[in-house]
Amino acid sequence: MTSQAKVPTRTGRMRPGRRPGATGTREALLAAGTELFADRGYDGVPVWEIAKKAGVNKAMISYHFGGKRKLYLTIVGATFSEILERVEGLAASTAPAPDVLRELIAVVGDLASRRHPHFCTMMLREVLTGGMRLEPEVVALPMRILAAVKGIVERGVREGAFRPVDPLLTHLSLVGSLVFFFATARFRERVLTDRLHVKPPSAEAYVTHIQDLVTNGLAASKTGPGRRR
Amino acid sequence: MTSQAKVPTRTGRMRPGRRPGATGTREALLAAGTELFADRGYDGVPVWEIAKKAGVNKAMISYHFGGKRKLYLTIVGATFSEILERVEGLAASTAPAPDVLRELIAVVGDLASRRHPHFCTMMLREVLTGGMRLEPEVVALPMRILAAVKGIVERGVREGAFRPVDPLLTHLSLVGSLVFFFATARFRERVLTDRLHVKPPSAEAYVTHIQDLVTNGLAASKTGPGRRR
DNA sequence: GTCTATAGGCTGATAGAC
DNA sequence: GTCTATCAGCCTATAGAC
Repeated sequence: MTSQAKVPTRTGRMRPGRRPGATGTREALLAAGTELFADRGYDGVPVWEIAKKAGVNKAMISYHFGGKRKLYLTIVGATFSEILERVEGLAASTAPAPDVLRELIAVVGDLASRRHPHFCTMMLREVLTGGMRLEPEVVALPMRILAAVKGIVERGVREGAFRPVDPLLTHLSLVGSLVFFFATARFRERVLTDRLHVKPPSAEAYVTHIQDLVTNGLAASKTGPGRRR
Repeated sequence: MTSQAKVPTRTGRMRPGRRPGATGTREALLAAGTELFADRGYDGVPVWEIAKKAGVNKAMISYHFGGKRKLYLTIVGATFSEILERVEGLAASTAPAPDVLRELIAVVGDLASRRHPHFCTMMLREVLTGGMRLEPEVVALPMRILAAVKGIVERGVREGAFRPVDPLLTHLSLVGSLVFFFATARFRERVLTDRLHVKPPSAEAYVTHIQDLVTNGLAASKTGPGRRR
């Protein structure tokens, strides 16, 4: 969803090099929508506000995207594809599984805290509010993350680096703790600072914590088959 | 918020034992609201639907609770206080910290999967959509969970059972992975079953997985009898 | 306490001029 | 492509009859 390829102008004529400003409107709406949706969620943002922030008219949303919901899905898809690209690249690595997993945690943490600081919030909110009725486009995306992580964990178990854990459960606990952290970061920032006067933990500190927790928690080398309960 | 203490009737007169059905209306609204809000979120449920499900009239919501939002907060508070009670009881235990933590995971898992299957969804959604502007009542509750878990972890570190982890980070990763799992359970159920034809993991399996992950991941004794203090 | 009816404020979408 | 004006559809809260 790189948004381009479309330079026709006026009444049927093509003006090869020039662009009449239409592309600008499209991108302005995408940018404005990204920021606002991330901040307040789909239901929390009226279309007129997106248009205002983009400096264009309400009606342009229907014209260019076919409605509010379509604009939203375009934004989510675009953001997700970038994350997916890096995660799937990592899954193809042949380095030791524990190292790959640590790197994956670092990459997700970096993307979620710097480049796309609202992404986890958006996806989680979507899953929660969507419940039973979500567009296939939205559903397909997390599935590919699952496949990537599952692959890494399965390899780690097969090679003996990890104890025989369930890949799906491992994926859920790993991704869950990361997504939860970044999705609730702004809430924590307000609450911890204003009420408890405690400095909220940094993304880097949390990433390191999860890396260590997973490394120790999944490691195969244990003094005995100690499994309790 | 156990909802009672309020038996006045008619026009100022008190009828000691009997209850005129008003309490029934209140509780019917609470029950209907709990189910519907959990399912579709605050914004997703119109008041007429709550009233319909409760078998009473729309206007009763404003009459008994002072509006939709107040009804919602009453529900959230009531559910939370039960969970809080058990968690804080556990935090007061003097048993070995790792055992207490395992028990806490089991208790939260049980409450979140059986007795209050929608609770995690509700709280998480609230934190996400509330962002910067949440009522103090809602904010105070998770804070007490934090304090309880923090206490257990700190004791574990002090007694040498855990390696010197940060209690706040540990709390976030633990609660995060649990809340994420239960909040997204219904989504998973639909997606995994309908699209991938895989049976979604049970709450019990996940609880065990997290218990093991935490036990191994926080354990102090790694490659030697390393004990502190 | 409970109901009906209605007021009043939002929203997203679109017809049609330019 | 872009704008203005308007529409129909929702929602919540409340006044007032019973």
